[in-house]
Amino acid sequence: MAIPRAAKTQRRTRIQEEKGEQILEAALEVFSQHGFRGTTIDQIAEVAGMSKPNLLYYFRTKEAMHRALIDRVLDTWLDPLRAFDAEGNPETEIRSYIRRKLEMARDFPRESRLFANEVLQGAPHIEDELKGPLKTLVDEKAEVIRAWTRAGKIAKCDPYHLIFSIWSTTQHYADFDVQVRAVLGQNLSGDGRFEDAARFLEQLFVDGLMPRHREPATEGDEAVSGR
Amino acid sequence: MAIPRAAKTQRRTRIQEEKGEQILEAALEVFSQHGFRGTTIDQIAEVAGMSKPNLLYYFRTKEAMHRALIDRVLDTWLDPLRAFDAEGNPETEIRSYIRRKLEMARDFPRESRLFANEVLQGAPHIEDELKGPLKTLVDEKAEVIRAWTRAGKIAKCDPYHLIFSIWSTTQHYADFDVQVRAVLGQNLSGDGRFEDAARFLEQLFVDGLMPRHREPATEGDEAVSGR
DNA sequence: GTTGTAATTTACCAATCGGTCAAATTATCA
DNA sequence: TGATAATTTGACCGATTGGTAAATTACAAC
Repeated sequence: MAIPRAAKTQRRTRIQEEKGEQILEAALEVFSQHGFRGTTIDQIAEVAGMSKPNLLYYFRTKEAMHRALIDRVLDTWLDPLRAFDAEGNPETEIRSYIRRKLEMARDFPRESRLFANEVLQGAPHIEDELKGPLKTLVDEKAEVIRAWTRAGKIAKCDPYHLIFSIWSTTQHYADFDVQVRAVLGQNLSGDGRFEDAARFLEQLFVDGLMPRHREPATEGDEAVSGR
Repeated sequence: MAIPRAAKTQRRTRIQEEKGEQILEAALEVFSQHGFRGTTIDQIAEVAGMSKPNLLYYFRTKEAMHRALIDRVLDTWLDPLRAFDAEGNPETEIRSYIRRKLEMARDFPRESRLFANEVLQGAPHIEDELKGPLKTLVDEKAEVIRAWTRAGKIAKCDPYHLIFSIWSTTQHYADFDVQVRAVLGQNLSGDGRFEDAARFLEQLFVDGLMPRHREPATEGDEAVSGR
């Protein structure tokens, strides 16, 4: 990944491997917090514990660091969607997709914010990835969902908006972490918070919010939706 | 709002009113696109069609412009939530809250991105507003929702996560506009797109995605959720 | 060891940043 | 009309920015 400009050999040394890693880790920290334009190489250098020219020995430009980060992260970021299985039970698939996305929001909030920053500011560096691999994957999974509705396995609904809504509800906990903490006092890492959020979202996507009306008898208290 | 530092009188002239307006409009355009740190005063000046020192005649610092923008926008931004009526019919209230938020995402995407940028980067300038007025309002409306669940009018669910999910799903169309356009080819302003999104979200929040099972007979095709 | 390359740092550069200042221009109103 | 205050601008400042040049140090192979 990191190819020092002064390197005369093509082989990558152990140090190149390690330092490249170290830099990207620091870059993720800073880029995800301040966005591309708000990040300075000096900030990354300080977090990485090396000098600015040393960073630029491994990555020629600030943009190269950003690029390398995006490339590395985008793939794993789309993994949960790839795991969406056409053969599986729709309800189970949706539930576990929600959980997987929520786990990523909890465990990799910086990666989520890196993308959020980028997309929010018009995706000047990743437009191709959005229109290419991402769109392709979404189209593919949208077709899976459409097949489910055709088979009557889930309610008739727009598959694209469904995917958008799962993305937005789950990533919200990473991207708007400050707001969540301001309102809730804690984020997804807080005690029991993850389960709270997961249960709510599963219920929302499976049953919606209106009390189920299996029987005409709608007796006062027992309004919990049966699952 | 804009109080020129050289002003000897306290009265605000017509010019001050107009230019202040003009500057904030330009500032919204640029801040919402690049975030606070990514925005330069020169950029705002160019969009506003005046010189940099002239901007600084009306707003002493870049931060003052940002501050004025936030203050002006935050209030109207929370209006839809304020309209949430405890006396109303829960289903109707939720449906119209979703629609109102979706309309704002369509009609005021820059305002949405202004906040998104700010919150995403740790809300360094609006932390007080989040922990103060915003939290207060959310707590109040959460109590309304809780009352509804107690009365069995809606399913038992966490009111805070419900509010988060409405925020995230609707604002997604403004904040991640580039991504939406990359996947869908159009955004909410596109022909019929608003209705598509609105209908999907209403269905999601009211009925969820599983086909309704009023009768034990789950006959193949007719899986559209009732109502 | 010696030698050649990889890795690191110090010092630096041109461009841009937020912001100031004094002077020039324009609006206001007695 | 003239005087006074409000508005606007060009020139400029110190600090910070992304990035470079060159010299120095660490290291691996012989």
